Amino acid sequence: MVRTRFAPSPTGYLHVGGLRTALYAYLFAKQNQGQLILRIEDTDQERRVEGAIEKIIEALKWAGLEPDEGPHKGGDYGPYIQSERIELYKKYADELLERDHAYPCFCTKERLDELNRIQKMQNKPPGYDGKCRSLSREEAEQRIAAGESYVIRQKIPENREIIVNDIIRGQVSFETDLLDDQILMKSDGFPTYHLANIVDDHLMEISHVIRGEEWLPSTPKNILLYEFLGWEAPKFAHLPLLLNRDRSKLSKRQGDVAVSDYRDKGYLKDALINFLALLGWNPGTNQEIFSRKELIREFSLEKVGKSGSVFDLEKLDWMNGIYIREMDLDELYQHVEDRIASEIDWSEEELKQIVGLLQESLTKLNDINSKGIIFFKENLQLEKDAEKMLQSKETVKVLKGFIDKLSELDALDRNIFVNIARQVQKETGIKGKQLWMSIRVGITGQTHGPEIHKTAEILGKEKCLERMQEALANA
RNA sequence: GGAGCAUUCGUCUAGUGGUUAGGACACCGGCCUCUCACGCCGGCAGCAGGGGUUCGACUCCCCUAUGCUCUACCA
Repeated sequence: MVRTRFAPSPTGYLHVGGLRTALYAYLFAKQNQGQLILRIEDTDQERRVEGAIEKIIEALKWAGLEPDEGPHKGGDYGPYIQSERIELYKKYADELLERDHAYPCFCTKERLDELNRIQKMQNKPPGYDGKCRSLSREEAEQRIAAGESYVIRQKIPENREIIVNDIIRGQVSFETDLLDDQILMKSDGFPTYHLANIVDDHLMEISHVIRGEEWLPSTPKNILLYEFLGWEAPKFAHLPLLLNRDRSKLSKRQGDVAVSDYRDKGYLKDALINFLALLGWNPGTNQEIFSRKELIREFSLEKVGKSGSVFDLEKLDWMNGIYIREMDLDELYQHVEDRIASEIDWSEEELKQIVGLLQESLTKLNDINSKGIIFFKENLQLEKDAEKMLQSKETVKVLKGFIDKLSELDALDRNIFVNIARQVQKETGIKGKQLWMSIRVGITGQTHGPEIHKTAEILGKEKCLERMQEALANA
């Protein structure tokens, strides 16, 4: 049974890099009829942020990556929040202590800082010097009984080579002599990531650990822990990182990183997912657009690349536009409805027509307002080029003719509109661009926009007349 | 400082000894067209450098360079 997990720490919002990790874990699990588990790694009480868990769950839900088990929906392997599993970690820390694969360490923060400072100064590799490693059990117990503050450290064996068999990277080997005696239990009684992660992955029967590349260097310590506890280690897959434009690790400083930022800006979840899926993975074909189903079917960890990928907004924009254009009108309208800020009261029917007209030009859902300004603003600002056009007497002639004809009619639709234009053409002899542009500018104040006969139809007779008259007044 | 990982067009990538190095975004040009957008067609642009191995290297090996990650009582 394939069981993957997404294990964020609740320090704020869900990061797009985290979403990609969750996506890969999800795709891999679903493809193998397995489960995705959400586990909250909140063993650092100081970094805990109120409401972060809810935000993460909500973001995953929005993206359609619903975990099969997690703090919000339970499961047979709970609890799914590490701070609720403290006794478990304690139990296994004691076991490690018992087997002499861990030891209590009484070194103070001050001593450690000083040690580190000296090591840095001498240009030596920083790390714990093993002072408490050889303490006798008796002495340790005495000091503990005396109430001295201590941590529990992993006793890394000397002179061993640990081989990490990574699905994406192949065999990676590490010398244990270069590994630090990692802290397993902190003095506050909470475990560190190193212990909690191993205990939980084992107890939750995780088969594949899919996580970011930053964890690769700590994997040998993980493997040792599995060995010392007598457990079988899961399979590992370390994903390449997501990068800023300058190729540094994707960060807040250089743009949006929260999933909710992208949602708020009007990116569609399917587009974001599609884009993220392709950032680091590629099935080897030329296909760019993938449905969720196809993603589940085609995804494979073996085809995930090894090098970091720049998060390229331009391509996301393009892809989002594709998804917007592929949507049917009712669905698009639902997505866009709440984002419309109109000064003019349109009926739902009319708004739908407007959205339909604008659909092909949208990149993000939010673009609806800038693209639809001619429908939503009461007083239109004249564009520079438009102003220039209004100076010409041909434009004035066209508008006057058009107004005359239009005011005699009861209503306007696109066919009538075209007919009027043709009549004006006959009477004035003005045609082509000169004719149509004059009308466009008269109605919208802009030299570009959606097809003018459709625009005019939605705007209706009165608005068109009003605007043309106003334009003439400004001419 | 050390360890690990990485390195194909500006960006995302295909490519596993013999290819005119393929696709996509962006960019440029054309078509469509009242304009914009969409769409279609075309173009520009890349194997980090140096040594090997080989009849032949983007592909295999070594070195260098560069970038990134880790090196916390953070995950």
